[in-house]
Amino acid sequence: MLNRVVLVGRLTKDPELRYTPSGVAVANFTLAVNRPFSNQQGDREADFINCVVWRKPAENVANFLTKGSLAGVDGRVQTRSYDNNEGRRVYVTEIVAESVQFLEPRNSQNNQQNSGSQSNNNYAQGGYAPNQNDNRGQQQGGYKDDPFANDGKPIDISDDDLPF
Amino acid sequence: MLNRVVLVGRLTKDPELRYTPSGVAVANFTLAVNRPFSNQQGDREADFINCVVWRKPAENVANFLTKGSLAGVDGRVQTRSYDNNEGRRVYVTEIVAESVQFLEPRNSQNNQQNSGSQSNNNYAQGGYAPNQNDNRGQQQGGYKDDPFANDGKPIDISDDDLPF
Amino acid sequence: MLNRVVLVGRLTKDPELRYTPSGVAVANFTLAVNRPFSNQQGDREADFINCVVWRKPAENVANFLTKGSLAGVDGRVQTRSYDNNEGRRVYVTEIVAESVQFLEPRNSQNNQQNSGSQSNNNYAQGGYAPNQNDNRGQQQGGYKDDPFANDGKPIDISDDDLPF
Amino acid sequence: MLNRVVLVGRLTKDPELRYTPSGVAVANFTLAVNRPFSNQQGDREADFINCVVWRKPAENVANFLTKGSLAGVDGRVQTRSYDNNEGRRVYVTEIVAESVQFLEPRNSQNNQQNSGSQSNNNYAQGGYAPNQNDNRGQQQGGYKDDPFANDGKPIDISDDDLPF
DNA sequence: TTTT
DNA sequence: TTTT
Repeated sequence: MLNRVVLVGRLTKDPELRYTPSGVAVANFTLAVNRPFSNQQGDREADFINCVVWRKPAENVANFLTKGSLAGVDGRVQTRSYDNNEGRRVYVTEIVAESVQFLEPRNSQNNQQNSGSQSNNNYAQGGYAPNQNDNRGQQQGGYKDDPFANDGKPIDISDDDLPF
Repeated sequence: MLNRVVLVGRLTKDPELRYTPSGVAVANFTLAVNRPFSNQQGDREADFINCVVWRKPAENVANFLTKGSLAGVDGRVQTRSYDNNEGRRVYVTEIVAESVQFLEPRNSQNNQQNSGSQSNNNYAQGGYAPNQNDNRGQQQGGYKDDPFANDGKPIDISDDDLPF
Repeated sequence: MLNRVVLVGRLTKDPELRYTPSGVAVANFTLAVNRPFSNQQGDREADFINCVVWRKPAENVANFLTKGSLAGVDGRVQTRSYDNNEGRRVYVTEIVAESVQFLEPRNSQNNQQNSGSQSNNNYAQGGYAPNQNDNRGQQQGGYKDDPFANDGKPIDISDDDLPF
Repeated sequence: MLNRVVLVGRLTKDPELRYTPSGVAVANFTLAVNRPFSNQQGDREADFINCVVWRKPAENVANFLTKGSLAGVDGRVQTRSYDNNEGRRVYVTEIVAESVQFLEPRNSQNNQQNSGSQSNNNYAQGGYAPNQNDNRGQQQGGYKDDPFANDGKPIDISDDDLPF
């Protein structure tokens, strides 16, 4: 059924790249998306939207985006649940990005290191490339909780979370 | 910043209509949106996506949609947080529907009662009508938790949650 | 770059299915999408939006949709140009549907013939299935004009129009 | 009915700002949106998508965007037709932008002149502001053709084209 | 806690 | 050239 999300915002932190036991890359990041209207106190707020991206685009995200980078996401809303360490069921809504667009010019602020530049275009595209062969990274661990609460520690992401 | 969501799915329950202390209508509902792919067990799963709608469209949703109704939503992803009754901060991601389209023909299943039909069109549109005058309903109470965990009991929705 | 369109509307005519010389299916159809607002005469207008869909979903569209069917489209805006028979360049903007959702219950009006019903679901989904083997149909001809102006006559659609 | 488009691309030319006889601002511009895939010759193509924006955002677009600016558009697909000067009916599909996001940092290339900077944010948002009072500009003329073929010459845009 |  |  129709399920489509498009976002443009800035990463609140560096993305986190992991690999499932079978070697599939996953990156998590949060986009801060400013609201187009002010609240009753006259302030502009933002939404902090958790995103996940799989496979090759996950590695591109990890390589090209850092805290503060401007990025566009085209994807789907997904929901899942897990039992936290108090045995309580937790419900999660997040955006599965099918493609990620890098909107930060390559030569800007903290992106200096990427200025190698193979293209005549300062922006890069993290599209979805279906056929790849990508099982170098490996990672496991006793993880049984929300990835978003688990920065950097070893985890065990099930391949069941794969969105295709 | 760009933040756009479009969904088509079925209501998992009847929508819940409430009013803020100042009389603004809010309806909550969950859409079950079937995924276009099967999981590793070969089953088709669904995402259960929480939606909120304000003002006149909220009342239309409450009047025209029931459990199982097919509906389309055009809106934005929003995030908020609140402290639950154990003093723990809970983060919520939900879709604020700017317009809701009723995709269930009026004369179908349990919608029989609506077949009065003022229009020559069996489908109705719950668009956003900016200028209205809508402060009949009133509701208050000691609510300090997630609306989605609080079906039917008296609540106190802050006008701060208004998305405009 | 981000380019996303989501539509729900009704087919203005039966879809037209054709095949490229190399046997790839293409279907064209126009969606009438009612506007959510009235014009200055107080009338509700519609937009008549040309859509193209390729491969397996093209055949599904041809099999399941007819004039008047309610359908959802998730796709991209594409532009192309061609020289018409007066040697004038014509610019075309159309929606390339990546997936088409059938929103008409199978047992409705003129869809009776489809009520064989393999699934317990009255709605079908015309998703994009990347790996297929589809080169029965064949078609050729002296076509050098807009497909939309060429209903049913033999044509020669170039594989160059393939959106991937 | 659902009709939603989101685009990110670059202006192919400076936007054209005009006013209807009753003083409503309209801006036209074309976005070049790069395709995420290559054609059979291995080249990356772009779609050139005509956009229209009304009222205050039209003036913002005219003030802040120039040829080459990166911009995001959230809007709807609209179709219309007119009779050209050979008495032939021409069909037009274009995007009516409800909001335009400026993705070009204010201090970049040819945007130097805008670096006055009232905000602590280098990006500006051309959202839709419903209540305004905007009838300084005035313009009329014997226009009876496609606005996109009529750069800079006096025109007469009918208020009938207003999308609300 | 989930819809057809 | 338009659908319910």
